[in-house]
Amino acid sequence: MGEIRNAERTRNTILQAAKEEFFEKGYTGARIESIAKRAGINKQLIYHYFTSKDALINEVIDSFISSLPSGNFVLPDNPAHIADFRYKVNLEHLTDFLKFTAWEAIDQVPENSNGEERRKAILQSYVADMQAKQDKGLVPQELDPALITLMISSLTIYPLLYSNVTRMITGHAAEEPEFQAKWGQFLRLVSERLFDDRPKGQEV
Amino acid sequence: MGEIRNAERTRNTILQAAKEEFFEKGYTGARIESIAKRAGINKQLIYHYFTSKDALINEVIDSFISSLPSGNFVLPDNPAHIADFRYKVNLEHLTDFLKFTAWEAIDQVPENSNGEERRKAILQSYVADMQAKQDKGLVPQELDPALITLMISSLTIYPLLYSNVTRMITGHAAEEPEFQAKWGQFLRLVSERLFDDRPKGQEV
DNA sequence: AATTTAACTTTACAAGTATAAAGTTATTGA
DNA sequence: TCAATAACTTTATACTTGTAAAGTTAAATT
Repeated sequence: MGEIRNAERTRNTILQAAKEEFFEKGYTGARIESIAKRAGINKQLIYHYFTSKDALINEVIDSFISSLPSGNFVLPDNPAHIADFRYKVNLEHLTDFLKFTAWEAIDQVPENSNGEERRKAILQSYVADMQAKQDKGLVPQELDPALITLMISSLTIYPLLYSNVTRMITGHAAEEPEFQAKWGQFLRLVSERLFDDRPKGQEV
Repeated sequence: MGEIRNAERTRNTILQAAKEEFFEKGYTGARIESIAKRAGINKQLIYHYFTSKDALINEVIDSFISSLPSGNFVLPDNPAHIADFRYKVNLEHLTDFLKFTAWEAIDQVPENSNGEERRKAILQSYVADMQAKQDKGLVPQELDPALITLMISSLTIYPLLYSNVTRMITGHAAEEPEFQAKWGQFLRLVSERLFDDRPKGQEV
């Protein structure tokens, strides 16, 4: 890096590199050496600023969580637009983080209760939002707001994360804009059908 | 293990132990030593039967794929029952394998074109099935059969795999029978709403 | 300018890790 | 029964990995 020493800058460089490495390879797969290379610094410097791999990932998660713009989590008024909205947020702001949550689900990632709490709060706010919309009559009574929220999470995360499955089914990888447009539209369609609660007409 | 030498038995024991290890820890995370311990045999014996870690996982996948009972993949006639059906198959027969696919999505798993082909064939048969149902008028025209299939995959896999997310949203882990019953019911409800194509009545 | 402190590097190591090579014991076929 | 082969074990190795300890250079303070 630069010749001039600067503790703060170096620390941040390491943190950034570590974020990339951890989000890409998970905790176990991440390599201190590799983080050092990304950051363009010496491996041992990481131990100077952060005491261990464990402590490092915790700082990474903390810093990532608090860097999230809270605006991402204000949902549209129309419940039929929520899925599409969340899908786009995932695409534009959370792809890396979602990949990390994939690691978390299967790898032994040291738990960060801070991050866990924050994520839970966000998800719970989605449930509360859906509940409110249901109370306003915008969402059918028979559908549990929590389950709707879980459904939306599934639909806006799975295809994105399991791009190979998406390709096997649709012929397009999740990264292709063509797929993304179609999926966004599909989410809107499905949501409209799901939340539309007008009484049915007669059978034909 | 037993005192009597038996190549076939030993080979199978290793294969079984390897399957458990790989499905649990992914390719990178799996340890030859650990597989040997599970199998109750010597580490080097694995190299006697399989030449490398890479070759071993390939045999594991091949053998798993060809062990799948094809009956699991015959879908119910009523399209509104497919999601629930697939969810139950996932729960009862595929949890371990799905966990492995989670590894595959993020870890560097050596590709097994055999398995990939087989999985693609199954998923494509789901798409074709949905298409056929659409042609019969059982599924709305405006919904792309491939995207419906991807939706069903998402809904029947994600909550199961991301049990912590499921808990954060619903208060119940995906393993709890209470959640499983609710989710199955929810899938049926949602499917019915989605596929019901009777014309709408008047707004109230 | 001299001394202390903080930033950064080099060297070192102990614990894994996949795998090779050689050794040993049981089974089998002539 | 005895030689050949296959099943299995021991020993060894080259490489990674997280981390400790000590060394060096720049910045801050007095």
